[in-house]
Parts: sequence; C-alpha cells; structure tokens
Amino acid sequence: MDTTQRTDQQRSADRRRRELLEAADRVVLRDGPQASMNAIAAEAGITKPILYRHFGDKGGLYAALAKRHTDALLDSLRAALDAPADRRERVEATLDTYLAAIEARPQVYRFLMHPAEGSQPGDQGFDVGKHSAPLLRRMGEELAQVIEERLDLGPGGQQLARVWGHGIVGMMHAAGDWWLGERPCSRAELVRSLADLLWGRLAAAGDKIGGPGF
Amino acid sequence: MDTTQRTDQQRSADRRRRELLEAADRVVLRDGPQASMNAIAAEAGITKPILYRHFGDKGGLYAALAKRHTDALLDSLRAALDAPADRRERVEATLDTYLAAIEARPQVYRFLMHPAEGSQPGDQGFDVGKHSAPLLRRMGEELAQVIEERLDLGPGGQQLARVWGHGIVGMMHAAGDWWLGERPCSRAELVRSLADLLWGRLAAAGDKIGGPGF
DNA sequence: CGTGCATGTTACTTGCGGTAACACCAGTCT
DNA sequence: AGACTGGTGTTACCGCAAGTAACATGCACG
Repeated sequence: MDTTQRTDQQRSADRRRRELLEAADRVVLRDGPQASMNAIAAEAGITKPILYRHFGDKGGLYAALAKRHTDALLDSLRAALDAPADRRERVEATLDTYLAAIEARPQVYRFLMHPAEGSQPGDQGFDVGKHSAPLLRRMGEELAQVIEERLDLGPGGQQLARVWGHGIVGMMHAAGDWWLGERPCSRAELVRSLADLLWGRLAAAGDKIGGPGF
Repeated sequence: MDTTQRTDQQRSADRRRRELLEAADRVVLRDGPQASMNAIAAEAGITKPILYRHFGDKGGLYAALAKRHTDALLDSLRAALDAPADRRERVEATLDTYLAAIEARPQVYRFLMHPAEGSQPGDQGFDVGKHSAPLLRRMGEELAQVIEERLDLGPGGQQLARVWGHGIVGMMHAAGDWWLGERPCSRAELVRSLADLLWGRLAAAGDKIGGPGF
C-alpha cells in the first residue's frame, strides 16, 4: 500500500518540522525576535531553503512558533478559569496565571507581543505583520465565551461579553507589560489591584479633597 | 552677531524638519507603515541622506512622527478628562474621544500601534523596535496621574493609580483595536459597555442558571 | 577672496528575505 | 537491472531596504 508509506513520510516530515521549530525557539529566545532565517537554519544545522519549504515564509514560521506558545498559555488560562472557586478567586487566579507565565518566560512573551524589540539600527527584526494580535485576539475571544456562558448579563449579553473579553484581556496585557518593565510591585499586589479595578473600586472611590473627582 | 544667524539657520532647519515630517506623514498614510525611506525622501523631493541627517535613523523618524500624533491625541484626551461633568461622564467622554480618534484616522492609528501591518511577503516593514509601546505607556502614565490626583484611594493609592492607569488604557486599546476590525456595534454602545465594565458590572452580574459563575 | 557650514547629491556597502537550479538518496514500477 | 519519483539538502543568486562615505554646491562671514 502507499498509505503506510505516506504515513511514514508524513511522520518523518512532522518530526523534522518539530525539530526545526525547537531550533527556531532556541534562537529566538537567545537572539531576541530579530533572529534571522539564516541564524535559525544554522541552529537547526541546515540552510535556509529548507525552512522555506517547511513554513512558506517567515510569517509562517512565526505563526507556527507563536501557535505553540499561544496554545500552551491558553491551556493554563483555561485551567485557572475552570478552577472550583468563586468568581473573584477565579479572576485572580487567571490574572496570576497569565502574569506568572510572562514573568517566567519574558523572552517568549516579548516575542509574541513585541516582536521587533531590541533591534539594532541595522536589523530588520521579525517582520511580524498581522501576527502580533492573534494571541490577544484569541484570549479575548475565549474569555468572551466563558463570560457569555456563565454570566447572566441580560439582553445584549453576548455582545457585552465580547467587549468585556477583549477589554479585560487588554487590561491584563497592558498592565502586565508595564509591570514586567518596571516591576513596581509584587505580582500578588498587581493581581489584587487589577481585580479591584474590575470589581468597581474605580466607581466606588471618593473624590480627593480640593477638586472634582475623576 | 552670530546668534541671530544661528537662529535663522535653526529656524530654517526646523521648518525643513517639519516639511519632511509632513511628507513622511503623507507617505505613511498612503503606503502604509512599510513605507521605505527612499519613498519618503522622494515624496519630500529630496534623497535619503538628508532624512538621516535630520532624524538619525529610521527609528528617529518614526519617533518624531509618532510624537506628533501622540501629542495631538493626548491633548484631546486631556480635554475630555477635564470636562466639567461627573466621573462617569468624564470616563465615557475620554473613551469616546479615543475611539473617535482611531475611527477617524485608522491609518494613523495602525501606524502607531501595529507598524508592520499589511506587509507583503517581500516587504521588510517599518522596523519599529521599541517604539510601538510609547503611546500606550504615555497614556497610561497620564491617566495614572489624573487618577492619583483626583481620587482618594487610601494608602498605596499612588501605586494603585498607576496600575489602573495602564490597565484602563490597555482595556481601551484592546477593545478599540478589536472593535475597529470587526465593527460589532456602534461607538456609543462600546463606550457604554466599557464604562459598565469599569463600573463593576462584572462583579455585580448574576450567575447563569446551570453552573457556577465565572 | 577664501573659510566655514549647512544642504544636497551619487554611488556604495551590508545584510536581509526569498528563490532557482542543481545534487543526492531512498524506495517503486516495468 | 535501470529509468522514475519525491523528499532532503546544497550553492549561488536576485531584489530591496537601511545606512554610509565622499564629493558638489550655495551662501554668509572675516
């Protein structure tokens, strides 16, 4: 039969692909996101055209690389979101999971979010194109789905859930990005502050003496 | 005197610089963010080296370009933030101002936020490096300052204000980005939904029948 | 007049993404 | 056996963009 043979070849190709992705991962983590295709190929012990045969173009390689990390992150987030606890605790657990992830592997994070960071004048960086948003988009959509499934938001709830999903993810992202850069407080404090924000402390806070409130 | 002469030269240089920036603006708005230095120089009626003399490198040109738009946007945001109204109205006005801005000039917005969007396989895009964050960072810091100045948040309020500033800006940004791409609702609805989120409706919402709430 | 000095040019280097053309090395068909 | 096929690998090249000399020009000052 030729199906068995094909399976063999496909397996071998898949294995190769995985090896290449791991090599790319190492290079990106070492050299930052402006890693060149040549460098990645060298790390994998081969030359450029093979990378192109496997991934089409640089965007394809990036997409495959990003998908691995994105999937892994989304899995842990789902786990935190599904933990048996009350809503506030779940929100805090999810925030903490995300922040712990970006804290543990900032290189990966910066690659997914700010693909051209740290580039020198002579660099062209990872031309990421429209591939920088997908992680945020996917997180936003997934969160929206969870919100819509579990919360009773009345009429228009589905749209509200989507807005909130993307909004909350954006909040988490921006705060995390800033926090990662400046480390102004502990992770737990950050989680608490963000949860407080989500819990309406902004609306509940009193005005400061001497002027109209924000 | 040579001070007057110097002033003359400096003025002329500044004028030239402004002209170049405007040319760059036109090209970026027309060709998207992957505009080449050659193209910008051609639009300005000159050649590359002059651009480099004025702006150092591409990042410098980008930074100058971004600063113009960022400053303008921040000015309108400050105005909305200072309007004489209660807190919720101000928040809504600020959100609406931001969203109106990105809606009115999506090209500028995409340039500031997603500088490599729309690039073709053969393009290298605008190598934006670490210059994609500043707008968000500045907005976050300014908002933090406003919050800290006007809200009584008790002890640790300053840090809380910074977290919230960056978090809210991130929420606005991500929701706006998603909304701009999908247009799932009107601007007013989006503003309302985000303000509701900030006003604690997430915490206040009831669980949906049949399962533990989010 | 020559001496600065900013402004402008052409022509170049370097380095990247991407591709074409060729070489090798399994197994397969006749 | 010997031609055929399909995957893996190579070298050598193209095109293009960033960035950089090195040289030319116009204009104020002594």
